[in-house]
Amino acid sequence: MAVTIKDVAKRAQVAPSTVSRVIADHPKITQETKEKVRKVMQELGYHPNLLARKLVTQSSQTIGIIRKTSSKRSLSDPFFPVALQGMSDLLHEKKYSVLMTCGESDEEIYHEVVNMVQGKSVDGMIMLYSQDNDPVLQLLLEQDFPFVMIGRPTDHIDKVMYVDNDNVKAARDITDYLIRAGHEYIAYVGGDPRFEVHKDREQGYKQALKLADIQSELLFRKEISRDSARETVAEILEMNPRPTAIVTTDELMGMSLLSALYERGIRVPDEMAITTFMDSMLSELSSPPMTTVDIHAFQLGFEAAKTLVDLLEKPDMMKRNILVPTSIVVRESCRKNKTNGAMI
Amino acid sequence: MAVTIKDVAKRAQVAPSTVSRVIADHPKITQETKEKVRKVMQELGYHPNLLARKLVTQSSQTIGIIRKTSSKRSLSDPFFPVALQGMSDLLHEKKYSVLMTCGESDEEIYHEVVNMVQGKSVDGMIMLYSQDNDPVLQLLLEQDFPFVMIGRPTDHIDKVMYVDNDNVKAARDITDYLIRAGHEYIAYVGGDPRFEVHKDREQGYKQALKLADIQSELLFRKEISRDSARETVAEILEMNPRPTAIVTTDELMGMSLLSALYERGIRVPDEMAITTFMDSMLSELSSPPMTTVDIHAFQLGFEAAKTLVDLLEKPDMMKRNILVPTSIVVRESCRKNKTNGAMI
DNA sequence: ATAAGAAAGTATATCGTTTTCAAAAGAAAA
DNA sequence: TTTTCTTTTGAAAACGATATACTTTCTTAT
Repeated sequence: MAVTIKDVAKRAQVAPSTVSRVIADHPKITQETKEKVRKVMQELGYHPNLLARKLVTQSSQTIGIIRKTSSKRSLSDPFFPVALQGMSDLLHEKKYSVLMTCGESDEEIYHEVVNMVQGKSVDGMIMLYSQDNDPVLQLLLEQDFPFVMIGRPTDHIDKVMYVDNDNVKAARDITDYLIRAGHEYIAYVGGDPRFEVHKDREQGYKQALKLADIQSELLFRKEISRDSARETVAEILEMNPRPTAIVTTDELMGMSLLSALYERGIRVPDEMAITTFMDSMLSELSSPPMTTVDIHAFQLGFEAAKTLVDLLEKPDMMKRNILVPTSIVVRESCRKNKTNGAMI
Repeated sequence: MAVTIKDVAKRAQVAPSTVSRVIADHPKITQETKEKVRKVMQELGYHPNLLARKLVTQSSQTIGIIRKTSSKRSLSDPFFPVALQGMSDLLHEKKYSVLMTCGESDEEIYHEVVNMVQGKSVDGMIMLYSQDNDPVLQLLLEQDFPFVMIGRPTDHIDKVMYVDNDNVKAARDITDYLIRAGHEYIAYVGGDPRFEVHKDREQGYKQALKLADIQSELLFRKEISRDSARETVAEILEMNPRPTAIVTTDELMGMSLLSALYERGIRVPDEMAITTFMDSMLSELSSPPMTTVDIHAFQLGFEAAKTLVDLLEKPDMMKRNILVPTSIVVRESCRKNKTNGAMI
């Protein structure tokens, strides 16, 4: 059996409570006794049992991360590791630990969250997605449990703190960028609009078109996969008039489309421009390198963690939401403006 | 304050111990009382406090994951998320939770591990790297703490269970593949040989050359970065005779080299063949798509977790190490054999 | 010299479970 | 009816810390 606070106390000839105070570096303990106790702790190789501490202090110094992992996708999703790194960085600095959900199905995830929340295993949670009508969100709200969402919530928007990009603006900007580069027929390929992020980006795309007085909304909502990319490319190429640019809102989707275009012998950017979201290594190293919207995933994670920690430290803090600005990273998957030769 | 087992007991007019037994579905409790108690648990919305349970049972049903995260690199490291998914899948199935280190420096990581281990926060650990003279490894061995390593340990190899590829063979195979494709001057660009994995791959490369009676070992050991890739490419191109192929052991490094080659106008695979390790989306989508060694990262993670769980369930199990086979994924970054025109 | 007040340390209750051992209740045997 | 043996439940002691409230000791002021 491991050495406990009592063993230390006995050996140092003080009470357990004194040892506890020494650990906490309580001011009411003499330097002298502190040193005596510390010496004994050293000798015995004592280390406090965190479980016991957590139980009595009713706080775990741990935060839970809820993520959706459709195994298929998450294996190559560039967003998660970067956001995780952002959260980790802050949480580590603030001395929090990180506990993660592993479940795949909605029910499994829900169960894990119940366990973490009700089982008192975590002090707060970060949700890495925002979804329509989500029982997990429901639960957290019901329990009045501290959490921060990455992404804008669909429901109860006035009750949840979130960190997000301005996805409407981001999509508007990148679409506008294409329009100003001379494109008129611009296809939009986005994901499942049950996720708020996709809804927003779709809207941004539409706004940009409207502002430029372009009528033709060319919307595609697709699963991410090699095959669906081929189909989509086929559909796009058959349109009349044929689009000259594609806006995608998902990096993997963008990459798949790019290779589907390549397979069809379509030159990018000459015959077809294409842009995507996220800006990971993937975009940087593709050929041609992709012009993307950098959503600053690291910062999203970092700010979410920061907000959560703030909330835990002052539970009555004013609700605040954070918008992380996006920026367009210009690479070579879009042509320069043909009409005036200027680089945009 | 949350509802506890005592509240349930009182309301159901039984003793707390009975409630505890109902939770555990103990056979010695009548169906009748079970139902009565369960009903009350429902009514009160009771959920057991896992911290308390962990404290008394001395087991956390949680495993810790130790990873090295030089922020720079880990942001785009394709290995980690895939291996994590593999571990998650198994751990979730076995009802374990996942706690992760967040630290960057060796000292921070060491500290976190001490906390997890001595603080009794985890039942076992998985180390995601193997490094020379590692204090973390030292600690785990000293404490006789259950853990599994992904990668072959440098020291104490007879005392640690590990899951790994046969990296010597893998590197030998891919080098051999290039040799059989007609290459003779093959450069090797690998990582820091303080990490066992790089040592092994270096050795595999050398073995292949020796077996083919090729004298010229062209070794480069480089940090992974855009700039060092440019330098390395410059050095390689200046050699006389100039190598016609490059073996890299790191996907990011491989990608960087590929774009450095592109910048220099060197055509791949015609003027220079290149291969890499890991096989993520990056290799699939690069252009040309990369011929790589698939190390089956998912399986590495999965097997590591499986081994650890087995160990926890039967602490006296026979030590076993697992080698996950690698396979070569042929794509387009290597030329077909010129000498006989056959595809290899 | 005595009272009051501060300083340093201790005793004890508590956190919410599980588990061991004993007790009660019911059934079977004498 | 009494005794014995099961079967089911309960009381109390852990688990290893923290925190509250109290005691003792030492200053300082009166």
